[in-house]
Amino acid sequence: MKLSTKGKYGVRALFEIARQYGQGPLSIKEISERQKISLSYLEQILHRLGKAGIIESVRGPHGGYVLARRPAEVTIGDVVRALEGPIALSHCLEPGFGSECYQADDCVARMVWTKVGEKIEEALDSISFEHLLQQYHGKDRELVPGKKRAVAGKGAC
Amino acid sequence: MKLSTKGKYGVRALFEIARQYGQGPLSIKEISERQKISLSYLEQILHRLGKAGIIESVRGPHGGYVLARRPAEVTIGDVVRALEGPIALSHCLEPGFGSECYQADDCVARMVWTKVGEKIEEALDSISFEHLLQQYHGKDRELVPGKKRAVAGKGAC
DNA sequence: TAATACTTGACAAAATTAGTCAGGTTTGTT
DNA sequence: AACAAACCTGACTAATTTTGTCAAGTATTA
Repeated sequence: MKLSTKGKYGVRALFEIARQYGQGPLSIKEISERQKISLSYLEQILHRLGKAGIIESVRGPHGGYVLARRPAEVTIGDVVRALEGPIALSHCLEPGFGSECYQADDCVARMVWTKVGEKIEEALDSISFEHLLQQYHGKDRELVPGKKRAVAGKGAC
Repeated sequence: MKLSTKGKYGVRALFEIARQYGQGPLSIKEISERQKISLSYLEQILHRLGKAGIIESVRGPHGGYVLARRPAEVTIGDVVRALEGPIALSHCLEPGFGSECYQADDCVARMVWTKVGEKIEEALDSISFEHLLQQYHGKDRELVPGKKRAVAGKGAC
């Protein structure tokens, strides 16, 4: 049960865009630098978020990306679904999969994965970027000497 | 957001063992046939479930596997954790991962994945095999002519 | 006219998954 | 004691997915 980097990067990228909300677009380059995500890879990710209607692009100089809705109306679930596809724990729950399961009507497992999937969606959708911003601003932002804010390390969330 | 076949097969295999609860052990071969899972692969899966203390093995002729606890005390979460490892949506939440995240204290994403992970665990742990058995027995077991119970198909849950 | 975004597609290294195979070892029955 | 049924262990591999990189061009607007 892991998230792909696409999902994780997506949330981080969108967090930067959300921070900028109401202050004009944020360029890919800027996001790439702030979140240390490769520019080419980020392009793929933002493109998908655009197609999903979560962000909008502004072309030309000083262009970039803007949230398509208010931060309170964009959830982690939106991002995960856009980047990782529908949350179908089991193959048989994916759209387009008919009644090909050989367990036919008896499928108890199907019930399980459906129920768990619903709970996951619920959890993902209960967190909006508004929440993230609040969480972020609630923290101590002072830079105490010796307290590093961005330290090189092996990875990121 | 997918489950591996290990997790899915594990639930199906354990369901068979749970059905047999109180009636002696169920052999691998039997499970393999009932659930159409390769015997060798099933061996790996059952071994892991054994190490996790979910099932116990009975050796010798007429041996097999038995639930180590009552069906009500074995949850889907137990199985998934045993077969897919701890539910750590992000790398940085895995046991053994120190404070290597370069986002250091500022990591808002960490908060998100932690919270979502907790909800997923909650969902997985809320379903026991007792529930599955009830669900199974609650259904209509009569074999109406023309209503197949196990039909060959492209896959299973 | 330059900065920025959008589109498309090919490519590839690395990791994970899904499973196979080949031998063990242990136990209970006969 | 022998044998078969059942579990145990670990190596191996093929396929798939993930995680990116790279290139080359088009469109838009300050």
